[in-house]
Amino acid sequence: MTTSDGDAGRSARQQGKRAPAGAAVLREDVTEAIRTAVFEELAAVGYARMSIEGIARRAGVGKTAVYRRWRSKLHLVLDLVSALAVQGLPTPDTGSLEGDLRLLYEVTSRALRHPVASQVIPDLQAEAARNPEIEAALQKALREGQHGVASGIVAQAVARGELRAGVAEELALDLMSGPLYWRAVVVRGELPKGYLGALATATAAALKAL
Amino acid sequence: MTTSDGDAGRSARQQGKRAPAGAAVLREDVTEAIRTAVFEELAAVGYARMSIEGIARRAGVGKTAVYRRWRSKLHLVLDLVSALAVQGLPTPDTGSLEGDLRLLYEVTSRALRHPVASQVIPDLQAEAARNPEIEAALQKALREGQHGVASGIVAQAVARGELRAGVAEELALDLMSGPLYWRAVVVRGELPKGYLGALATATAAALKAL
Amino acid sequence: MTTSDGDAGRSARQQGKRAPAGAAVLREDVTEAIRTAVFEELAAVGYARMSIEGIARRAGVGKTAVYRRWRSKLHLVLDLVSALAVQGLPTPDTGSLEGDLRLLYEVTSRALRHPVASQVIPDLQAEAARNPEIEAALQKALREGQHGVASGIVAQAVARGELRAGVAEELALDLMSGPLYWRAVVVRGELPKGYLGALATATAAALKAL
Amino acid sequence: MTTSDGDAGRSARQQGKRAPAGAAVLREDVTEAIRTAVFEELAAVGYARMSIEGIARRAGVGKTAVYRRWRSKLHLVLDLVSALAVQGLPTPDTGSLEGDLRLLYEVTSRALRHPVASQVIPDLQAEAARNPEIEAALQKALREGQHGVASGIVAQAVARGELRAGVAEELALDLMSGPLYWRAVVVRGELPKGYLGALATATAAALKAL
DNA sequence: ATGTAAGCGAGACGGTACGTCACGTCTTCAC
DNA sequence: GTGAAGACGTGACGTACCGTCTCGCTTACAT
Repeated sequence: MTTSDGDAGRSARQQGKRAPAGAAVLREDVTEAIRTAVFEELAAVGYARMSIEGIARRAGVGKTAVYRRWRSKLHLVLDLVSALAVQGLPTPDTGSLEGDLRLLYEVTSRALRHPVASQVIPDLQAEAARNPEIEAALQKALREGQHGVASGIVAQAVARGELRAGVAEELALDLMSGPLYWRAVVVRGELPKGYLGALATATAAALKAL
Repeated sequence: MTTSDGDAGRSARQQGKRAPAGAAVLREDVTEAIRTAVFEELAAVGYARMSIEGIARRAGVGKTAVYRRWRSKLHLVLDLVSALAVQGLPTPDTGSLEGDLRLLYEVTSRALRHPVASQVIPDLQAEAARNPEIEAALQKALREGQHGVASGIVAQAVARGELRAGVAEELALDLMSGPLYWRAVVVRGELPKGYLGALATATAAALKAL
Repeated sequence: MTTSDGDAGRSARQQGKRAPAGAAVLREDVTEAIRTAVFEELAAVGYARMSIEGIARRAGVGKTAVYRRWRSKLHLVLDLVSALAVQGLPTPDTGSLEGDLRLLYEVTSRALRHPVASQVIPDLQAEAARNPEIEAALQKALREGQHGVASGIVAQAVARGELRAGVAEELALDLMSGPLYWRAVVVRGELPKGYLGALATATAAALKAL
Repeated sequence: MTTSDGDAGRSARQQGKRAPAGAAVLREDVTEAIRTAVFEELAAVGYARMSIEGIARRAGVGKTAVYRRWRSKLHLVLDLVSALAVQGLPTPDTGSLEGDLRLLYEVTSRALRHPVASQVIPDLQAEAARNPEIEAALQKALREGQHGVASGIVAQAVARGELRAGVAEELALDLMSGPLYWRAVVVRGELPKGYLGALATATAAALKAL
């Protein structure tokens, strides 16, 4: 995870070198204070009501310090969120398509349960529709996260012979990701017992029908 | 479609409720001008950047005229959108589960293609997470719209013997609605040729596996 | 005391001016309720913060009922205040200039002590500087009230031989009215014991020096 | 002349109060632009109809810039006016009571002739009756201006033996200030030729009668 | 007695201004 | 020469009243 601007020069300071006159650099402790404040604000008031002023206030930092690092509230959150999204996410490999799906759903449902996620994601999506830069970043995070894993699961199933070689990948990915997302973000209901297992079974069946 | 607040007063009077002599009434032409302006603003700047001032200006109306009808930007948009959502939506009945799904997807994908829909829906969802009133309205619209139709399709399929009687309905609905929503709102890609047909086939298979 | 506008209509009717069938008439009880409410509002919030809406609300009356009688807050207050001003005010006649002045000051200081008076008068004056109609009404009230009495006192003193026949009247009136007004409205201090008597003596001396 | 609020912060820092690193400071050019705009607005529409929005618009400045300096329209005008009031005002010393009064009246009548003065003063007075802060500021301006000078004139006359030593000062000041104020602000008439001279003569006579 | 116009309370209408908040930029000062 | 503090112009917020304008009563004449 990195700040989108200003990276250069950080390592210089980490050498403990009293920052030689003139070579000023974005201070990492400030950056960190802002990041912390952002998560606190997100939790407290949600994305829409969160303000740069509030973040700076909470972080004990000038507004300038925020703007120097991120161009807007959107970029700030986007940066933080996509950093989270990329974390971990190894492709599961349990030996069967249904097992892999089951594992994927377990991980995904835990992530989507996080209150910040289900609040922030819709906002970012709405903004993406009007701002191509956001759109690109979001798609990138999507590709590298959910999408990549799902893709890996399909490839493994093809290798195992569980799925046809020419399977329509786009559709497959939608079948794998859509239902759980719909439930978590749109319907927002509790997951009934046995839900994830049955979902894995049904999705496997759907994929095999392609 | 009705304004969400003004109704109370009006229906009360029609019940012979004594009506406090000379109660002024919201002018329908003004209401209509606002509605039109809202859609124009939504298209022009999107939900987040849309302002009550802007709407009033565009509608050639005082801000008060808007506030008299809706308590906030959110209620305004919610009212308009849910009115749209409830429109029409007869349950398809083609004689087969797959055929019904195919028809459902055709209609739904057309609705989700509408630029206003894919912009506004995520915003409303994000807000719903913080505002139970919005949450309720959104769930109601969902239940009466998408949910109701999907439910009908399942019932018909059960009647026909295509699905087990005890099928887990919640999961079934997620399987039916999730993938297309994911593609339209999250992935936002074009639908490849044959996508809807293949989706219907795969979903039917998934449902039969429940 | 009369409403300043309503009169026109009423007198026209009394001349048998064809009076279209069923001409309704301003209800006196409503007028009275408004007048009462105005004084209550004046006392409660003062002229500047007083609003027509507030008056109507307090009087349990529609705004229309107020506007039908007076064209503005200013006219309303002006009408009420000038009605008060004209009340009574017989020219004192004690047999000496100083005695007359003493009596005048007693009456005047009591009137100016009324909290409504000292609040409203400056507002009306300020407005008068920009609105000739108000200016005229105010001058009329002044002439018929304070001015008239003072003038009478001077005339009596001239008749008695206490003052010269050719005494500069304008200046005389200013000498008679100014000091007490200055104290009551500008300095707003308590009147020390013996103040009014000493004032009468000094003013008499001043007038005799003209 | 100074802004009434901003000072606190500034002087605190000058006392070595630690000054929280990089405190921003109200820009003097903005302050000046506002002051100019206020006088223009006062002249154009008067105190009552003058709005903060209008001032900001005319000054080419944000509303916040105004509110940052003064808490309300009242404080704003009060600050400006009391600054004016304190200007100059040396006690005249012509060698005789009548001569001093004559000079005082010449200066005062010129000041009261200023259209802003005769419009604003009554408004401030009306407001003072409801707002002790305004009352205090106004009394202070009065004491330091008109009152102080008049007091000086009395003292000189006593020193010269023209007036008794124990003269009732409050009454004396009212006799000196009241008539001219009454004429300028209440009667608002032109000053007839010879008015100021006759007024000085008469007032001197009144004072000597105390 | 009836018809009818005006008065009535209510309150919607297009506005203006309120005082506050946050925006994103710019300036000042301290380290 | 970075970084905090915060002033700047901008623009929207939601509220209060403005003065005008329908609404359906209700009232009290003129016929």
